[in-house]
Amino acid sequence: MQITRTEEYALRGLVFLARQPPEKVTLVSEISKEQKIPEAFLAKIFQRLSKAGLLRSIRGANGGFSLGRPANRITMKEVMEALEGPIGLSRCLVREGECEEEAVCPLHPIWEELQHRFVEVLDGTTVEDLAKRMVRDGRRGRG
Amino acid sequence: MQITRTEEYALRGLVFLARQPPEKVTLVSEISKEQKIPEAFLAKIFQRLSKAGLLRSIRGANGGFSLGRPANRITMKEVMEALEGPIGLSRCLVREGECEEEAVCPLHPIWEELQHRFVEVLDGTTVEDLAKRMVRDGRRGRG
DNA sequence: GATTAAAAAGACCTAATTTGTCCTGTTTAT
DNA sequence: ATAAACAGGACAAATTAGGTCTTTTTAATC
Ligand code: SF4
Ligand code: SF4
Repeated sequence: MQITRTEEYALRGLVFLARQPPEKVTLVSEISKEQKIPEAFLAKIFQRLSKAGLLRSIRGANGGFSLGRPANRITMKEVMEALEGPIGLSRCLVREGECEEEAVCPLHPIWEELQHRFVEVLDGTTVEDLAKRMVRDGRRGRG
Repeated sequence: MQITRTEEYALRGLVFLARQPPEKVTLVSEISKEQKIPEAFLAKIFQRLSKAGLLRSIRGANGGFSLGRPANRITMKEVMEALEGPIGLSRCLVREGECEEEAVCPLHPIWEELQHRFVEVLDGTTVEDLAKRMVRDGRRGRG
């Protein structure tokens, strides 16, 4: 019942990119250093994000990563789903019919309600929102 | 990022008890059979719940469990915290100062917001609410 | 064309957590 | 005494999270 490192690292990496000049190509190694994230691990996370189109990778010399689309069109929900698959607060919410007792279970509607509230926030918050929040608060941090 | 079996089993067990005549003493074995929950596992869970006062256990022959207090005064939040400790959507929300970058992190306020919404529901939903929901919907299920 | 920097892909490993099982002890009604 | 029932500790299996390493592919540049 906790946000994973994978998710946190991914979001921090994306926010970092959102704060760079647009279209600038940035090295994984740079992000990992600034954000104190294990480089190989971040690289693997970025692979998944670029398969999902959230990042664009540029291979070869002078390569690196940039955002796959404007930061205001990447939601937290997309990021999480790209990494962990469809959000499901309980197994019965991942796919219909996963649990036979679903129609009879008093918990099911509660999980639905909770998940709905959850997704509402994730879907309404973009990487740009996160980046701006740092700026607005006068925060610089390491990215 | 998912409700655990432990939590689900606990809640289903409590709802089962809430639907019994008040003060009736019920065997773990009965609940486990009706609810299809591994008996030894449920017994363990019930131990923790009774240490937290959410259940009352009666030992010896003719023993068993009943609710530790009226079902309308047991919230989902209490159940979860009895089992998994303080709710913390991310490590920085479990205890202040867990992460050094907290003051600088754009994710932190989002997790706070999410967790707030989350806890709002958990805190506002009692075991009685869950049990009633089954009744209202004409659901019998196995509990 | 050879060299080299850089990312992709994915195999692999380790540690932690979750989900159980089992066995022994303790309490208590009969 | 004895059988029923919870208490608790130890342990085992399965799953997931977190992280490393190696090999392959690509692209720029000399
Ligand atoms: S028992 Fe209820 S909460 Fe658990 S998986 Fe089935 S429907 Fe979902
Ligand atoms: S980096 Fe941000 S989200 Fe992660 S633990 Fe620290 S404060 Fe919380």
